Amino acid sequence: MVKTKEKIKIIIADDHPLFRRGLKNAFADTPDIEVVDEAENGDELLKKISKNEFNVALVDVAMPGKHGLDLLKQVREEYPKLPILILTVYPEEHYAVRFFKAGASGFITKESSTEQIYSAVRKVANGGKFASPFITEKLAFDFGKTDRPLHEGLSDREHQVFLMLAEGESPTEIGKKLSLSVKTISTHRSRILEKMQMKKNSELIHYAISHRLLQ
Amino acid sequence: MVKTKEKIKIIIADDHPLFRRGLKNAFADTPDIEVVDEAENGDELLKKISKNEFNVALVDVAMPGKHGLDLLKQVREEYPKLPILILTVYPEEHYAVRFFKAGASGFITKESSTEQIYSAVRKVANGGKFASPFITEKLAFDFGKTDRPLHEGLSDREHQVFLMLAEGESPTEIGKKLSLSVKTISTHRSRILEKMQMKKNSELIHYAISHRLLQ
DNA sequence: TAATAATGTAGGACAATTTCCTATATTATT
DNA sequence: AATAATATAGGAAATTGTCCTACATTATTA
Repeated sequence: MVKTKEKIKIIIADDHPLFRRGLKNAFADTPDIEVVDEAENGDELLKKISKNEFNVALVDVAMPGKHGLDLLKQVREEYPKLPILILTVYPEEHYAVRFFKAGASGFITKESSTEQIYSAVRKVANGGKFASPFITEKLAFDFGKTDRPLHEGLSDREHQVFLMLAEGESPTEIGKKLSLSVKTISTHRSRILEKMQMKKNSELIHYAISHRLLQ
Repeated sequence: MVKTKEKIKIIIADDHPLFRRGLKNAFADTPDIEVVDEAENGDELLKKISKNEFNVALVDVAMPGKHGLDLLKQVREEYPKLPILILTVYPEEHYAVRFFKAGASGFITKESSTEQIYSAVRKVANGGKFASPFITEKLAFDFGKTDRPLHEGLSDREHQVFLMLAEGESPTEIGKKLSLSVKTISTHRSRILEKMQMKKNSELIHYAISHRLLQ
């Protein structure tokens, strides 16, 4: 008996034409995966997705217009069964967790090899999840905590200190402004970093900027 | 008399394999341009470039850090005649001028259409310069300008350090990334603060955010 | 072109900052 | 009532960063 394999049909959403081209070209080598459509922004993706003829959506999150997570959530809501594989240029581990919690099926950086991308697509097409070992571990660790943004898990004081740190204020300055000992600020800082799974202030700044928490 | 056209031979340097692939594929359509080699980082580019068989280098500059301007300058120094076309994902306004001054032949964003990229390559291969109309105007305008934004008064190195400080990197981290002594970074920092008439890193961060210099 | 200014780089000595570990009181939560 | 989380610091120690100085190399300007 001959087994006929169904091709995995995917749609690519990325605002860089050349990157789309690269992806498309890369999938030209795979007999089991076919790029059947592309979108260059979130709205286009939503429109095209309604045709409902894809098995996987490969979505870059750094597209202009609709911001990553929002787009993901919307797709999720309207087409709960379509597996979404997130593509990103950022190696930011903590974002990955949030994308998974928002319903992504996989998360992969643009630096990945074509082989890795193929296998990610195959995995999510079959209803599986795909993530780097690092992320997987993080997810397991994280399970059952919150599904709210990381910074919402901070206490009020921590949140306040977090914002000040993200604005580049030094612990000393913060202590002065809040009339607290530097030691106290330092303690808050370490708890903030722990809760947010970060190690350095620069990560806090990054997080705050990308979440529009400043200004 | 039959005129035989020489192909324009280019090398592509970009750390995203898929993007390279897209570019390569895009140039497969052009009869007059040929991608003869690729590099996935600055060092590799420098090594390959020594073979001296390219007419144009198409180089991605993943903004701050050791690549970018440093790489450009080094290539410039070692191979003054090789035209370099800079590729970037970042909004050009803030950086293009700087890259031109450092000797780039052209500057183009990754969002550009393949047609635009073709014509940019052709132009720089012929010894010309390529920039968006916007940048061209800015360059002309910039000549002898008086009230430029504060950060444009910084030297290249200072600008680089400024961005890193604004991202919350500590002098130590920066020193490590740039292979410079902390003392050097500290000196740059004090000159930056002086030029920008500021006193604290938090002001740098503020400035950078409000001028969209980050992300 | 000679003179001057700006830039890129650091060393040494010292000052300041920050962390780490520990601890206690006060809330919350279960 | 018991437990966990939060808010607060002290002391000791490590780390960082600054300041002043200096020097070689470029740019710029007179």
